[in-house]
Amino acid sequence: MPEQAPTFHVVHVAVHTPVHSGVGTPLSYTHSSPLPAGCLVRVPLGTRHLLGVVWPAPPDETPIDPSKLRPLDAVMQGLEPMNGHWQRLVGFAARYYQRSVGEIAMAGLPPALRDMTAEQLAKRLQPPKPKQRSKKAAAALAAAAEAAAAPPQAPQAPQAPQAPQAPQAPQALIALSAEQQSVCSQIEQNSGPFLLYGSTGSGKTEVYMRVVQQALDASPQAQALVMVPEINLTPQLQERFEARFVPLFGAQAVVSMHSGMTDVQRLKSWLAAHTGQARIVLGTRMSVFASMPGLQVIVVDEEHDPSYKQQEGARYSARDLALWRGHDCGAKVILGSATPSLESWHASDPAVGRYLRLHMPSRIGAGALPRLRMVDMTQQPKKTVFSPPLLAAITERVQKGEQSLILLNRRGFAPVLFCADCNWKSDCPHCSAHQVFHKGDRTLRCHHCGDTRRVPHACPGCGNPDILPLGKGTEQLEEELERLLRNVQRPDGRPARIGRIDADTTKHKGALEEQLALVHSGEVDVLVGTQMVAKGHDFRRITLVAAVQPDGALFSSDFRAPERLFCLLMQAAGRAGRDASYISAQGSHPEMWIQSFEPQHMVYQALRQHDYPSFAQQQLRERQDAAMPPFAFQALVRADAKTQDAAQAFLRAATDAARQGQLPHLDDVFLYPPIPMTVQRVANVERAQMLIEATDRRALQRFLHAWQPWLHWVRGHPSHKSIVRWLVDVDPLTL
DNA sequence: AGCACGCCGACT
DNA sequence: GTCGGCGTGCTC
Repeated sequence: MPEQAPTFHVVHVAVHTPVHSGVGTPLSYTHSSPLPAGCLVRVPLGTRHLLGVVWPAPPDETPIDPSKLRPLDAVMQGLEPMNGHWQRLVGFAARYYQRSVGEIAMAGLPPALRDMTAEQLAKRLQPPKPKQRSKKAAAALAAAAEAAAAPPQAPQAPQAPQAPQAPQAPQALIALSAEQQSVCSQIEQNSGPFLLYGSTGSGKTEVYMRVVQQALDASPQAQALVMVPEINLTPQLQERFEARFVPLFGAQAVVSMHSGMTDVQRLKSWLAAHTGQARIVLGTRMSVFASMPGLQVIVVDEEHDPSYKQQEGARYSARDLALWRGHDCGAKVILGSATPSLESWHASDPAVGRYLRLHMPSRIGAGALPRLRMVDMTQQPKKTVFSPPLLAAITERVQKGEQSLILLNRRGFAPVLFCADCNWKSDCPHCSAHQVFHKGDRTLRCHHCGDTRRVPHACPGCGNPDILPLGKGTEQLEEELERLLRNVQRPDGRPARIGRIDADTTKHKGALEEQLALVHSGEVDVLVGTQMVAKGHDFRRITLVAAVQPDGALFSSDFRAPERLFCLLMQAAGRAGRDASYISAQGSHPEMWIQSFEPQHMVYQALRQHDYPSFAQQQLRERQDAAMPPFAFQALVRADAKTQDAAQAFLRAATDAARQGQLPHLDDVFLYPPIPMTVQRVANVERAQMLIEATDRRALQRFLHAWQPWLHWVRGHPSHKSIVRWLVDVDPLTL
C-alpha cells in the first residue's frame, strides 16, 4: 500500500488589513485539515504573525496553486468558532461601511486576544476549579430549565459549563407602574424593534431589566446585550443591573465591555460572553460585535447619542448594527430615549411602522418637569454673561441651600486672545482654528492638534502688553460667578461655593468622581460645566439649570444642529428636580433658564412645552422638504493632503473616474462638489470632503462599493501623490 | 495597517 | 564612519 499523500486544505482567513491594500479580502492559507468559518487562527503575513478569522471562501473563487500558499501557524484551540450570526454581522458591517472583513472582525475582539499565541490562549482557558454548586443555585437552574421554552435557535453549548457563584436571595421586585406594565407586555407580545420613548425618570431602566430577566429566565442559554453611550457616565445603570442580576445568576453573569477596562478584564468579559457564561453584557458601542451565541435581547439606551457612531477607523453606527443584528438572530431590540433620534422617531411613526413606538410619559419619583425661563438677551446690556434675572435666581437658590447647574459648551477661559492694536489673534500655527486661553495654567491650547504654549506677555504682532480674552469659556464663568456671588451666603452662613466639571478638571483618573462627590455632598452650590454634566448624572439637589449661550447651534450649517441642541437642553432640564421629595420639601419649583438672542426660535418654544413630538414633527417636515435624512441617505468621502487644492483635486478626479467608469447607479446618486471641511486644516494637514446623496439606500451602497477601487486607483496616480489619506463615512453624523 | 528596504543628513 | 529620518512597496 502506498503511503497516503499528505492532504492540504485551503482555508480563507480575514486579517486586520485595510480594504485598499491589495490584501483587503480574506487571504488563503493551507492547513492539514479543513477548518470551519469563525475559527480563530494565527497566520503569517510577511514577517509578522497575526490573529485571523477563518472565513467562507469567496463566491468568485479563483483557484490558487496551494503550493504557493503558506501554512497557517496554529489554530486557537479551545474556543468554539464564532457562530454564523456573528460572521454575518461582521460581513454586513464590512460591506456597509466599506471596510475589510478583517478590520471589523478584529475590532470586535479583545486586544489581548489579538496578540496572544495559541499556547497562551490554551493556558488562559484552563478552567478554574469549579465551585460547589449551592442547593439554591441548583434549584434556580432547575426551575429555569423547566420553565424554558425551546429557544428559537439552538445556541452552542457553553464551552466549560460552570456553576454560578452561590447566589444570594433575589431581592423582591418593586411593583411596576401600569405604564411600565403595559410597555412590558407590548414588548412581550411583539417582535419589535421597539422605540421606548420616555422622559428622564420615567422608569425605562426597570423596563429593560424586566425584559432582560424574562428572556434569561426562559432559557439557561439566553443572553442579553445592553448598550450605553459611555459607561463611565452611567455608573448608576451598571449598579442597578448588577444589583438585580448578580443575585439571580451569579457574579460572572454580568460583564462589562468598554475601552476603559484593562486588556485582561476585556479578555475575561469577552470569553465569558463567547462561552455563554456571561448572561448580560453591558457595554459601549464596541460591544455590538461581542460574540454572544445565546443573544435574545439587545437594549440600546439613549439611542440618539452620537457616541454610538464610531468616529475613527471603521465608522460604524452601533445602534444601526444592533438593529441589523437583532433582526438577523431573532433578538428583540429595544431603543430607548427621552429625545429619540429623528431617524428612529420617523421609523417608529405608525404610518411607517418599521419600529413599534412605546410611550412612557410619567416621571416616577421625580418632581414636575422644570419650568422654562427665557431671557431675551436683545433686551440685556451688551456683553452680559449672567443676565440680572438669572443671577438673581441663582442667588436665591444658593440662599435656600439649593444647587444650580450652569451649562456652557466651551472649556477654557476664552476661546481666543486678541490684540486691539494690530488685530493679532491667538491662531494655532498648525490648524485653521484659534488657540484657547486657559488661565489656570497660563497656556494657549489648540483643541484640535493639542499644541500647548505659554501665554505671551505681550502681543507677538506689535508688542502691545494688553492682549484681551475674547468670548467666554467655563473657566471664566467659574471665575465670574465667584466674584458675583462673593457676598451670597448659604443657609449655614458659609459663602457660596462654585465648582466646575469639564474635560480639563476631570482628566486625571478619579477626578470626575471626586468632583461629583463634592456636588452630591452639597459642598458645591453652583456647578459650571460642559455638556458632559448634562448627561446621565443624578443630581438630587439641583433645582436650577441654565444654558447661558446656547444660540450657536441655531446658526450652524449642520442640519442636525437643532436636533442636538434640543436633545442637550432637554437632557439638561432633566437634571433639575430629579427628586420629588426634595423638591416638595424645599417648596420650590425646578427651573430651566435659557439666555437667547432668538427667544422665539422653535427649538426653545418646543422646549417650553417639553414637547419633543411636535419638535420632531416640525424637523422631519423640514427634512422631508429638503430631501435630507431620514428621507435621503448620505456618505462622505474625505481627503487629507498637504494642500487644500490637492485634497479637492483628488476628490474631483475621483468624481470624474466615477462618471467615466460608468459606475452602477450613477444616475441615482448625487455627487456634490468637494468643499473644505469646517476646520479646514488640522495639524498641518488640509482636509476636504464631498457629500454623496441618494434617496435609495441600496443605490448608494452599490455605488460606493463599485467606487471603492476607483478611489484607490486615483490615489495611486502620480498626480495625487500628496494625498495623505482618504476615507469614506457612510451615514455621517456631522457634515 | 505594519514592516522591511533604501537612500540622504547630524552625531559618537 | 553609524543612527535614523520617512518615501515606496509588499504581504496569501
